[in-house]
Amino acid sequence: MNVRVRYAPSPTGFQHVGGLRTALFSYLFAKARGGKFYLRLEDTDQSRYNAEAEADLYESLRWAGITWDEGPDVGGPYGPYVQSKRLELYKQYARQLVEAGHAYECYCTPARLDALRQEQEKNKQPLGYDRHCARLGDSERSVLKARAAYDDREPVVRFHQTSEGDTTVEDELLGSISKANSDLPVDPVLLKSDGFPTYHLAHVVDDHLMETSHVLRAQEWLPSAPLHVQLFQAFGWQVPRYVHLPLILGQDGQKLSKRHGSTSVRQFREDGYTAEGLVNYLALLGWSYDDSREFFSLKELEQVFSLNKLSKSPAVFDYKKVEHFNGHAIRQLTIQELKALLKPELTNFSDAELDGYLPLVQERLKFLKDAREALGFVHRAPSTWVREDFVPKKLDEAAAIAILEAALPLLVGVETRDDETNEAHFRARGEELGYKLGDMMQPLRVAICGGKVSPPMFGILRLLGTAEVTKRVRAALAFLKS
RNA sequence: GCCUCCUUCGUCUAGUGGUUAGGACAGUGGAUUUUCAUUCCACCAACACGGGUUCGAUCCCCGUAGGAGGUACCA
Repeated sequence: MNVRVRYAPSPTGFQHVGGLRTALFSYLFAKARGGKFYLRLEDTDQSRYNAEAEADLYESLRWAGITWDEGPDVGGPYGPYVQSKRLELYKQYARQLVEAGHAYECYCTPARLDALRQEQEKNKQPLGYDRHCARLGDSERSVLKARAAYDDREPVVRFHQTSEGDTTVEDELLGSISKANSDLPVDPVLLKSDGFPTYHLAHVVDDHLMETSHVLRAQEWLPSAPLHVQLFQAFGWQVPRYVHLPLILGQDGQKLSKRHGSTSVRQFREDGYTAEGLVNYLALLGWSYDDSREFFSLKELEQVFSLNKLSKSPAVFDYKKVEHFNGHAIRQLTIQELKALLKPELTNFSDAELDGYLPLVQERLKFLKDAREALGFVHRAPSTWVREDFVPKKLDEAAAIAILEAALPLLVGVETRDDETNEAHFRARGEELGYKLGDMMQPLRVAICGGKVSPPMFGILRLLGTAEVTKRVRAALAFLKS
């Protein structure tokens, strides 16, 4: 089978992590099966269209490492890949359906539809179209058509849907799902009065014309899947294989939304997540490999991804766990890769400085953006201190002063020795004075970095150099003695 | 309301007609360590409930409950 899979978002807002997961699974499935992955823009709702969203879509997917063989920006043999540029096509196919008796024009005004709905609500009847325009005789129809034309209103095209029988959707994940046709929405609109198709028509026409083999989409589409099957059948087309993916929820069990935290890919990126970390986490939300392996690169996922390891149940998005995967991903980076990612963040660092300092902080970073703060001391000597910070446990301020004074001679030429040698010197001097290495280092750390937490001190001493560290220790001594 | 889907530790999940029900995150306690972090070790913690089928059910069937999604000229 020729595998062709697509990701078809609506450009209504910034790319959502849920969408990214759908795109990721679609992409991985295509890759694992040696097929094609393509992008299609479903911009059929003019009122919700957002121009920024399109650029954000490409940016977010590229950032994640997902590439597409065909799409709005790169073209391809089945284009155009933007639905607003395919309007004639949808009209033509809608007409075809009307001529075959599978669809009809509806002239009902929004006002009539509103009144109908209110009436149904009042009487606690099931909501839905009353098929008014399906029952029109020829003369009635031409009158209504003429009136609509006079009002400058375009009719909509509705699917002529049967209420008898059942429709079965074969889902690769969920199995056979049957639904009574009487439970389907009554004669849904296929072509809107603005000339745009609804999702239903656009999905069926495009996935047929673009020869989509598998449709991976969120489970919120499951209820309308039988309708889509009916549409394919009305056209006499082959139904693609469906895979309805489980939803991603927030901590409270509701569909993941902004109030749960970051939801846009862009936000995760700005918050200092790596693409590798986010992708690794997302891959494991609703999919698993086996009972133990959990770390995967995109390339590895492309090899091992398969539909039969998908989960059927919805998954709660765990921000703590993404953090964990992100930390791991950062630690997996080479220094050169980390440098490339952090350069925009650490603009005041030279290449040589980055090469020196990054190994010191790499395993301490939970987020990329943490680097700026973690290395703040490099170009900024502490200007204020907290006295108590200098004092190691069980010692007093006098001891802290004594330690700093004892450290001064040891700092001379620090950069000419390796870290082990410097450590041995401090350890030995500490023993003479009756202090543990930890006691020796704390006042120094505070003097040089400004606080009780810092990257490893011997690396810092070596990189900062004798002159700078001596200056900082002297300043700290002056502060303590003042 | 109606329709559809789902149900293993708090969370993500593995798994089997007979297992001490496995891993990961989080949490707790330790070890290592110049702080922090990393790393390592240990602990805590689950088969929603009720009926069947069966020698035996977490696993198969049926109900119940709970959760979610859908019910638009939005996707």
